[in-house]
Amino acid sequence: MARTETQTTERIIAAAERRMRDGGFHGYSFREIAADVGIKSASVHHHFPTKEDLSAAVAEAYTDRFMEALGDPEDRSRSPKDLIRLYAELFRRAIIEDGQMCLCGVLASEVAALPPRVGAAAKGFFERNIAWVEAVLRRKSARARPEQIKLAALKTVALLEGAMLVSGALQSQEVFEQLADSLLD
Amino acid sequence: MARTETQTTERIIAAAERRMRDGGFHGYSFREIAADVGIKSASVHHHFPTKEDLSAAVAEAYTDRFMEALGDPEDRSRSPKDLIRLYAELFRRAIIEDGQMCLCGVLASEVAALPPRVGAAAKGFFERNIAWVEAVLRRKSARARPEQIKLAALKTVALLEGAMLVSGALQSQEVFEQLADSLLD
DNA sequence: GTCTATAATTTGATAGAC
DNA sequence: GTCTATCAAATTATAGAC
Repeated sequence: MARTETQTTERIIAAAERRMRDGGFHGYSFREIAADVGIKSASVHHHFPTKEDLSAAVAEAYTDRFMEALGDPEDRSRSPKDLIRLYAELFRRAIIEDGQMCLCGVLASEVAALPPRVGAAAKGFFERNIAWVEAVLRRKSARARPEQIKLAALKTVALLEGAMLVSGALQSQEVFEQLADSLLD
Repeated sequence: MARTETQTTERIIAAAERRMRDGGFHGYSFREIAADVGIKSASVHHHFPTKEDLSAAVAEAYTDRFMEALGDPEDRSRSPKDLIRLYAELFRRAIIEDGQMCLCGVLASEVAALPPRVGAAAKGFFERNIAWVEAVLRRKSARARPEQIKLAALKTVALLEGAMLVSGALQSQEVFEQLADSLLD
């Protein structure tokens, strides 16, 4: 049975995500992705005409998968504290299990040099992340002022992204673990 | 009077820093730097034989300048709180006045795809930053356990780096200001 | 110290056969 | 949908004249 178009498209996206999480938008090439998947670069262009197309698709798929793993912030069967724990756990898996940065963190750091749709996709990741954490924290502190909830959500996201950055630079997974744990107090 | 070697070297470093803070190591080229400085790329190679040489020199100069601006964490004429304020202020200037990311934050995000000496330079930035903040916090809470001081220093650095990342992605300087202010409470 | 010229490779992207 | 072949441009880097 021949591989369907969709499967190849997904394999391309998976390979590009891996490369981008290491080197960012400017750190990968169509030829590398083609070699990873086992096809030629012209075939990659058939699925994604330009690098902007592919990179934006990767960032959107990454975001969708991330948000799907988070689930509904209003889910009554889970406490706010458990949901924040889950949120930190997703970042932990990315850096500890995959040994890679958050894709959209990498893209955010080079946002000034990105094609418009790739920058917009990275922006979307953070907007959706912040909105999700806000919804969780609103449940936890129903009476807090909206600006305070918003700030607490920003802090949560910023601390985890910063934790990935610092622990990556120091090559210390323990640094990430300690920072992530400090979030749950 | 002809331009001395040193001046050209510094102009190259300054131009490379600007480019790298936008696009990272893989986001700039010798020809762009040459054009910025007003010379040819072969002349850039005369000052810095390889891209790894130039990029590592940029990261080291950036770190030295940053640490010099921080000054002595044991300076008795400044309170710990003022010093933390100064620390946050340096990041604020980078993103608000320069409109750019922290160079070593950008490099940290692509550390898996960097030449060894560039990755080591980025690592050095964070080691020196953390040690400086630790020294300040030790003064502030002389009786706290060393591990707690260390964790608080890590949080300070990670939050500011993360704040730059998130505010860059969202294209909102206000997001950075709010996160930086929250550090001073 | 800067230049011209160029090597050797890689890049994003396209045309057209199968 | 994948391939071969190719283009035009860009890349890092070097040799050698001035």
